[in-house]
Amino acid sequence: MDLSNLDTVPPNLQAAATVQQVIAGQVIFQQGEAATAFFIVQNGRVKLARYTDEGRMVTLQVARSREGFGVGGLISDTYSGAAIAEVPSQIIRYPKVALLNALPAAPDLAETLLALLLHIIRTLEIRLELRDIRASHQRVLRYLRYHVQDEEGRIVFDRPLKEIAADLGFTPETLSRALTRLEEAGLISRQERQITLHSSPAA
Amino acid sequence: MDLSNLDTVPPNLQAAATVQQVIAGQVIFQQGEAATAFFIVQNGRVKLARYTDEGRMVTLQVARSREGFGVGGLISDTYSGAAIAEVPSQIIRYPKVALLNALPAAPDLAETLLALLLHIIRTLEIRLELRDIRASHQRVLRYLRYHVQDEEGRIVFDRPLKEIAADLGFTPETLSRALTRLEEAGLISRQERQITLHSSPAA
DNA sequence: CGCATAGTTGACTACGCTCAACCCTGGTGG
DNA sequence: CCACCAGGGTTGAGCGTAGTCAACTATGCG
Repeated sequence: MDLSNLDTVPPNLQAAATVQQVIAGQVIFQQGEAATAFFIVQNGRVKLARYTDEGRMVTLQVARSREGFGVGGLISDTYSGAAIAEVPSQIIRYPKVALLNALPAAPDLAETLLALLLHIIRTLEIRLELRDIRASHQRVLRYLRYHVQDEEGRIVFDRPLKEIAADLGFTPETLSRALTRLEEAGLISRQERQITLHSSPAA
Repeated sequence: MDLSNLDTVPPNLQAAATVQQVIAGQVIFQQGEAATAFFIVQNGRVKLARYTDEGRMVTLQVARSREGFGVGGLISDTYSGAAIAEVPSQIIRYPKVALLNALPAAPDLAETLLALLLHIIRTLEIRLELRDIRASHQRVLRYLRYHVQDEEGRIVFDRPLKEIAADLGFTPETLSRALTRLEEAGLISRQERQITLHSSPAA
């Protein structure tokens, strides 16, 4: 999933883009705020969240290196959610108008943007798919399968289990139990925040 | 949410596009099939579904008039899900290469496509948000709020409750009970497949 | 007329949530 | 250097709600 060819942007857009350094917890934009730009994470981690009318918070997206966010603002004129840096991050800010103007002139750019959006869609689809699995340990197992980071089946969690649980639609307790259960069943091993997924052909 | 300005497409793409009439239940493309085109529903209803490794089926999207589907194929070279017409439908087929080639030349087209994608993203986000509401009647209530079709708060279901239940992550039984419960509470009225949502300021 | 399917209702079960206590780690300050 | 504290994570007990299985009705179609 390489979305990294955004340096092939036309010079006028390149000029308009700015790099921003944000600290952990910093709010990049608020829900409802006037949308003026689209962003790409260069490194770090940014959470996109939406506050519902009842005050609950839903994490819609977690953007990491080379992923885009604030994309809703490109069409709508206000952001539909808030963007908050979870760790110190470097982000590139592309002003909305400059980007839209540059689009026609830059075919590569259009395709890159397309790829960014499809990546977001794909991620949402996967999360939705996960929610259809009722049994906690199976949902977790599938989540882990989607997040394997190397050929050995390793996954390292870079955010608190609390949040991962929420992403999965579970309470921390349930996630915890599911993990111990999977470990007891010999399907995974845990060491600190690293998990190794054992073979077990996707059945 | 008007995505209807796709008639402003450049002539060469217009020429490549074809209109297709499909019958209820017809498979437009299969999951895993080579992706050759992107589609827009002119009228009717098309379901996008994905079959997981375990054989379950997840509805990812339901495209209605003026909505697009098969968008994953624009980047990936195979479709990530199947497209099945739920009712007799008319769809416009834009060959992938023609569309991608036309993009640079047609700024309006790029923006329309952008809007189509963002609409899909928004819809997925809403469904995800719904899943975070545990209590069945509340989830249903919120679903209804999102689907009000006129100022009177009316909603008419054009597909079986069975499917709507699945979309919501419920069994038909649970949805049925939730609806009767909402009706008893005076929050909605039902007459056949039409539901009216009573005032009750979004609390 | 009969069959298949959608929808509803009931009784029981099961699984995830809630509340609570506890451990452990890292950070802070005396 | 240790005492304290806060927060994340784990474990336990009990509860509640959606799932499951089943029976029944209504509707549409052959």
